[in-house]
Amino acid sequence: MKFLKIPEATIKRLSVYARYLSNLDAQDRRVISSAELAEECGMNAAQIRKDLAYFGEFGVRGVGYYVKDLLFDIRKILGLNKSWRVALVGVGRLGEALLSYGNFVKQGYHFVAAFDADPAKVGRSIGRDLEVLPMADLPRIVAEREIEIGIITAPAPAAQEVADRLVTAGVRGVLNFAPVRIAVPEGVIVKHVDLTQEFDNLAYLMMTRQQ
Amino acid sequence: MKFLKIPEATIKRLSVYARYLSNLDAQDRRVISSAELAEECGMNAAQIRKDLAYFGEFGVRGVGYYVKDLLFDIRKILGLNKSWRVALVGVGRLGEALLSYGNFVKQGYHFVAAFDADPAKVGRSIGRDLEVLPMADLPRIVAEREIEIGIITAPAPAAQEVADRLVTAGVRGVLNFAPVRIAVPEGVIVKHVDLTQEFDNLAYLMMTRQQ
DNA sequence: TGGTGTGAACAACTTCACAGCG
DNA sequence: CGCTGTGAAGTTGTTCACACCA
Repeated sequence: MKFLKIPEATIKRLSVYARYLSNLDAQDRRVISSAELAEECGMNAAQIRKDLAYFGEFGVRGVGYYVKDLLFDIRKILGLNKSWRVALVGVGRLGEALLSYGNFVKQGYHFVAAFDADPAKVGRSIGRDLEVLPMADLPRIVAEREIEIGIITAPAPAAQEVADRLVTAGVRGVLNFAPVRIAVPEGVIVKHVDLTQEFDNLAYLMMTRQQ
Repeated sequence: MKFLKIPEATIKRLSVYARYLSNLDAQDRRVISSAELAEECGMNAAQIRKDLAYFGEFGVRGVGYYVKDLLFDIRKILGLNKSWRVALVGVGRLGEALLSYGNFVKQGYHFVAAFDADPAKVGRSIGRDLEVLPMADLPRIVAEREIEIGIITAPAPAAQEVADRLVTAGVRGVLNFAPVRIAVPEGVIVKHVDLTQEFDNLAYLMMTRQQ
């Protein structure tokens, strides 16, 4: 394989392959062909092979891919072979839902702190070992607990300020659930998650492709 | 404008434009140019003009777009000028978070029923006017309340069965938050929302573009 | 033999550049 | 004059088709 820029779409798909491989592994499946994996996750076999080829040669000609090995390799590519330390800001319902979503931990994302600006929420405990902390503690805690990723589930008007505080405290990646674009300095990565966009998409398809 | 297939990416962006226009409208902004809107939502001006051109001529040459009118037109294109009737299945934390997320209602998505298989949850009330109903009531309620969209926030192993029941009951669109691919008959639209995918993407970018 | 890895063809989407109009 | 609408150019991503190898 050569050293190429990887399409973002490829990365998204690797994430999908990883989930299906993980299911297959749980069912003790040893080997799978690109055709079968494609079937499984509703994609094109050539696409899977090409996606993987960006990173190396993982398959065996005439055989397919060893499930365990491929899963390991993909997880390594995606950076899931390490544990990521995450803080969440804004313990509303969405915040709580994310904090207690088991799949994140399985993938190596560990929530090690939760903050809220509302004094009424501060001190509440979440799950086994999290307690809602005041915003004032954010800089110290982010440093102490070596937090790398910040999740913003605060209300939209507060999102930019929260982002600023997270970045100042040393966070290098931000996942923003608030419905506003936030600006961050060079070198920090922001991803925007927009739940209403998914609805809008569905509604549009239902309007047009139907009835 | 001609009658062309609309790129899915265009639809996603319209959704974004709608949000920013709505903010601009709230600030009493009357007119905006494609260049300025592009700046606002971090996109290319030509892209915005082209996206809009798929559906008609909404701008005024030498002037720009009237915010209110454009917002109205985009909402109409996306099917947001009607009210969508939605049922949610699986009242876990994520389910509750979605049920109480105010932005959905603003966009015209109305949760008119919530179901759960767990008898302990049945009967609990959610917000002002929702009560968790047993799965057995699903067919009747979906019909009675003319529900068009189903949200699946049930655990992964139950997702396919929930989808089947929703579709049988008459739902034409499904938004699936469970981390499994679900199959539905021709004519029903499914969208898959995958939260760990967003994390994986962020992690990958942090791994590669940094440090 | 059967399934990978990959160049080459194709398709989709984005950006440019500018004519045309208010 | 300024900004839209849009063909044409450019870029990116997907699929095909087959050489090649376990």
